[in-house]
This record gives sequence, C-alpha cells and structure tokens, in this order.
Amino acid sequence: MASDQVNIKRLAQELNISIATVSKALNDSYEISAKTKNRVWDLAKALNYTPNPAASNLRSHKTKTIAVIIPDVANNFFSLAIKGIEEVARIHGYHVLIYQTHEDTEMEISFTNSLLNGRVDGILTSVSSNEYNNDYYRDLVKKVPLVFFDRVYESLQTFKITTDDYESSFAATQHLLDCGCKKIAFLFGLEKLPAGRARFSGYQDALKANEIDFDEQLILHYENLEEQNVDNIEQLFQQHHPDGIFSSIEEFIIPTYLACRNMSLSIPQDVKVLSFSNLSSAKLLNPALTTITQPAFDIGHEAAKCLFKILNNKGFDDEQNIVLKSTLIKRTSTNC
Amino acid sequence: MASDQVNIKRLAQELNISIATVSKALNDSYEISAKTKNRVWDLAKALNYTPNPAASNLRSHKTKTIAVIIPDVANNFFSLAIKGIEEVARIHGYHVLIYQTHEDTEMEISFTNSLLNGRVDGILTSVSSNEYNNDYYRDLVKKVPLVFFDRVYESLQTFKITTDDYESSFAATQHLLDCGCKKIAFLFGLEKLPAGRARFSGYQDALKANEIDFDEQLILHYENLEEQNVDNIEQLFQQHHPDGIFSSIEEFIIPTYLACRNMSLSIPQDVKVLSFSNLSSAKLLNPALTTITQPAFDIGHEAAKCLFKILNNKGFDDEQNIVLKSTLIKRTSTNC
DNA sequence: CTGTTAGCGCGTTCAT
DNA sequence: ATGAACGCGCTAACAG
Repeated sequence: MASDQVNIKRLAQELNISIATVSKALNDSYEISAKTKNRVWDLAKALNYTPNPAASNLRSHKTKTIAVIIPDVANNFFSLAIKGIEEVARIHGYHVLIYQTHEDTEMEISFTNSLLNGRVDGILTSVSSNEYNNDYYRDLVKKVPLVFFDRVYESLQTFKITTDDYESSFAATQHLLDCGCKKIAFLFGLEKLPAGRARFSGYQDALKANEIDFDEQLILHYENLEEQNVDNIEQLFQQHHPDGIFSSIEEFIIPTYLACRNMSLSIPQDVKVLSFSNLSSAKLLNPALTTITQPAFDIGHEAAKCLFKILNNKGFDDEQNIVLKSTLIKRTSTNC
Repeated sequence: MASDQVNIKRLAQELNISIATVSKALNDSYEISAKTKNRVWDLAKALNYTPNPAASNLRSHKTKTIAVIIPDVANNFFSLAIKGIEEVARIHGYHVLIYQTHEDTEMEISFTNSLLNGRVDGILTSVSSNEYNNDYYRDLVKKVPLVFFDRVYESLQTFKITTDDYESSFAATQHLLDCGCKKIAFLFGLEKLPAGRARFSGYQDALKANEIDFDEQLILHYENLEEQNVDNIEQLFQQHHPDGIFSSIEEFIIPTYLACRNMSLSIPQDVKVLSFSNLSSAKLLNPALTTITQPAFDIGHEAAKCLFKILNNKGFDDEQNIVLKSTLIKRTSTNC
C-alpha cells in the first residue's frame, strides 16, 4: 500500500516553503505569487498529489458527495435515474453514494440517519411505498439538502421531481377507450404514494369523462408474490371478463402475460393491455403492448440539478416542484 | 441546518468527563467502567450522536466506503451486480460509491485516480473494453485493494470474478447445432476483452468439435450505432443466409429482431436465435429466444465478498480467481 | 479506571 | 508575499 502518501506537508518540505503557502497556492489564492504557485502546481502534478478528502471535509464541512436512496437499483426506472444523477454529479465533480431500501421503511430511515453526520452534502431520495414517515421527512428537510424524485410525499412542501401521473394515466385510459374497450381493469400499485393514487384518479376520471361507470370489481391490488398476481389476474378474467387492462406499474406486466397465456387469451385481440413501464427491452415486448414510459433519465438529471442548485445557493427554503411528461408509446399497427 | 452538531466534546461537557473517556466508552474500550459507558451511551442515544466520518477517517485511515466502477449503471447486468455488491456492503456497514465510465478509458482512469487519496478502502471494477491500460492496473493493484469482476484483464494476476464464458459459449453453439442449425453466424462484441474472446473461442471450438468449417463471413462485429447493426445483420442474412444466430452480447438482440422483422424472417422457424443476455424482461421476449444468462447478482455478491476478505486480512498479495456458471435458458417448446 | 496530550491533513486567521 | 499557529472531530499513546 502507498505508505508514502503525498500531502501538503511533503510538498512544503520539498519546496522549502511553509505548509500554509502550499495550501494557498493550491487553492489559487490571490496572495501567492505566480512564481510560487507554479512551483507548487508543478511539484503537485509531478508527485500526483491529490488533497486528502477526509481532511478537507473535516475543515470545510464539504464532502463533494451526494447520496441516492432508492428502493431497488436493478429496476429499469431507477437504474436510468441513477445514470442521470451520476452524469450531473460528475460534471460538478461530485461523488455518488447509492443505497437501496428494498421498500423497507426502517432501512430507508436507517440509511438516511447514517448520512446526517456530514457524510454527504445532500440527498436524493425516492421513498418506499407508504406515507408513514411523513413527520420524519418534515424534520429531515430542515437538517440536510434533500430532493425527492418520482416517489414523493405530496404533503411535504419541498423539492420534488415527479411526472404527470394523473394526466398520462388519463390519456392512457382514454387511449384504451378509443381502441374500443368497454371494461377496463385497473391493476393498482404504489397505492400509498401520490404517484399511485394519481394514476388511479386519472383512470377514474377518464372513465367518468366518457360516462362509463366505475366498477370496483375491476380493480386489482398488487401483491408481492408473482404467482399470486397471476392467480388474481386469471380470476379477474374469469369473473369479470375485462376487454382492457391498464396496469399502473411495470411489475404487473409479466403476470398479465402469464395469465393471458394460461387462459389462451391473445393480446390485443381478446384483451388490450397498456402499462406503465420503463423496460429497456420494451421494443421487444409483444407488439400488442402499449406503454406509458417515464423519462427516468431526465428525472434523475433534473433531481440532481435541483440538488446542486440548492447546494450552491445555500438557500433551500424555497420549494420547487418540477413535473416532467411521460410518453405514451403505441406498439401495434392497430395503435392498440 | 443543524448548527448544533453533537460531537464527543459536547457529550464530554454534558457528562463532566474528558473527551478521551467518551471516545473510549463509545468504542466499548475495556478500560472504561460499565457505569460510565452506560452514561455515555445513554446520552449519545438521547442526543442522537453519530461520529463524524471525516474525523474518524482522518484518524483511522478507514473510510467504511468502497467504490464500484462500471461502464454503465442502466445495464441489466451491471445494475444487478450493483445490487449484489450493495447487499454485501450493507452487511459490513459499508457505503458504496458508484462511477460509470461509459466505456471511456480516460474517464475510467480519472475516476480511479480520484479514489487513491484515501477516499475509499477498496475498489470493485469492471473495465472498459480494451486492454490498453494493462500497465496502469498492474501498478494500481499495489496501491489499493482491488477486485475485478466480469470484465477483467486476463494478464493481471489479481482478484477476478468472472463467468464460464468459454464453456457456456461452447454449450450454446452446441445447442444451436443440436437444434439443426448448419450455418451459425456469430455476433461479436467485447472483442478486446477476455470475456468476448472466450465467447468467440467457445463458438469456434464447438464448430470444430462438430466438424463444421469455420466461416469468417459469418462473423459480425459490433458497432456503436444501432441502425448500423441492423443494416449489418440484414446484409449478413442477404449474403450468407445463416440459419442460426449466436449473439455474444445483449446489445445485438434488438437489432437482430428488427433485421428479422424487416426481412420477414420468423424466429425460430427461419432462423434460430440465441444470445447472451441479462434482460430482466427475458421472460417476455419472443419465446423463440434462448439466452445464456450470467449470474449477475452473484457476481456482484462474490466480488464484494472477495474485497471484504482482502480488507479484513490486510493481505491482498495472494491472487484469487472465482469463476461462476452461466445458465442456458431455453424458451420454446421446441427447445430452440 | 480516567485524563492529558499529540496529531491525522488541511484551511484560515493573523502576524510579519 | 509568506509563515506560524490553531482547530475541524476523533483516536491513541502515555500518565496518573
């Protein structure tokens, strides 16, 4: 291991000047002569000097690091969002810490708390699926620069980057109706979060706008077990014969396909399927699947930009709420 | 912001004991009385004390942080690997920094260099696609605990976690032959890395074992532009009429599908397709697609475990080379 | 068992 | 324009 770490002390010794001078020179202080600066810079480069981050953090209370807290890295939406975040962070010379909560609220809070002692300059977070921690976050935003993205608590007046869940959900439902669907089932996920509820409202209101009665029976709630979802969907088909499926989360797609296969229902002839999805392989999905795709990368990008705005302005008392647009991607020649 | 950061000094004052005593008590030193320890712990808990990481890093030269350097986060393989890494890190109480190189060698080196000043205790890396930096890494492994995973330099005698690329590629080719293919095209990616070359060798040797002449014309090299790949594949079909496609990287799947669609070739009737892939939505792919799937999560898991073994033993001079098995997942009732 | 002291590497006074 | 001295928060050596 490098026992001969090069630090400003070493530079100072080699140049026969004081540590303070080296420090100032490295920071391009106006009170150092050009000549000295050059000597310092040259040697620093020659010796491959880089400042010790722990030491400068301790002094300056800046870590050049942000944290991203999300439910799951191996999720198309979040991995794309991270990509966006990482890109912005890199431009600002920042480092990015990743934490996944696995939808576990306690883990989420535990991670977050572990970041409050100055480990990071700011946090980007996409909360787990419930609002139990509303009070927690209300306090938290006073302690650390924090930007919520995608999964937010609506009741919190802070920085939030979201998508137009209501509008896109409305449009999606309208699309299914336009395609001739009369009985559209709604596969419900993220029920405890604004995003999930907004998607549900969009669905309901689109039905209303088309003077179609809302039918509680056509609503299916997400279960954590995949087989259970398949069973539930099959049962839904058997009992209520929907001619359209609108899934509010990506996790329902596979169960829907499996259920249809099991029941020999073909898509989109027998039933039209539309789902929220960020599957990178969406192009390959059965061409009958129309999707609503969120701009995951852009959300990460915007969220990070927002955080850096806060970090630079030092003032993070003013709320900001950015809403990005999702895209309805139609897959078939029949447009359904 | 919390200007009233609670530190050991504060604890010491409130308890009327010395800073050193508090420090020792917090670290459960044997030389502190149970009574004092409890007083300290209670107050620490009450005040929500957590040690300042920068300060303890500076002192102890331990950061409780590791870095992961990969080409791209939003890639099914790497996001799963990160998931595995993150899990192991969490168990050890470590933090995880993420960097993506976008296959850019300079960025890769720049990131890596930025980590050599004590920002992290160790690095997990999956190199970009060339061996230009062989010398660089040969020096690097002496400076910092480093584990390579998936994309490695074979010539480096260090810690490497890889998969059985040659064997699985051989098996895949054999599978296509068993399915009746006579002319199998090979879509070549990662050519400059051992993984890519091993996949190619597996293909070649399987042909040889079946006494089929290798035909240079059936090899297609990956281009960065998707449309270009589509064109190339179409041309391949037009000129050489392969009855099987073996893609050594996931990135060829979509172009292959598009080319087949454009040429009205149906899979697997007209042409059998087999590809390396970690697409999470693989289940949904055209059921004609058989895949070789790498244990991405396990690779991350093993790589991280390996790194922690190094960190704990302090001795990272002994090489270690773990090879995990990939899985051939058949999709159709016809097994092709 | 507890306290005093020193220093990790850096940045920031304040003198000179 | 340069340097001496202090302290960020913590740990570890050494006293007592």
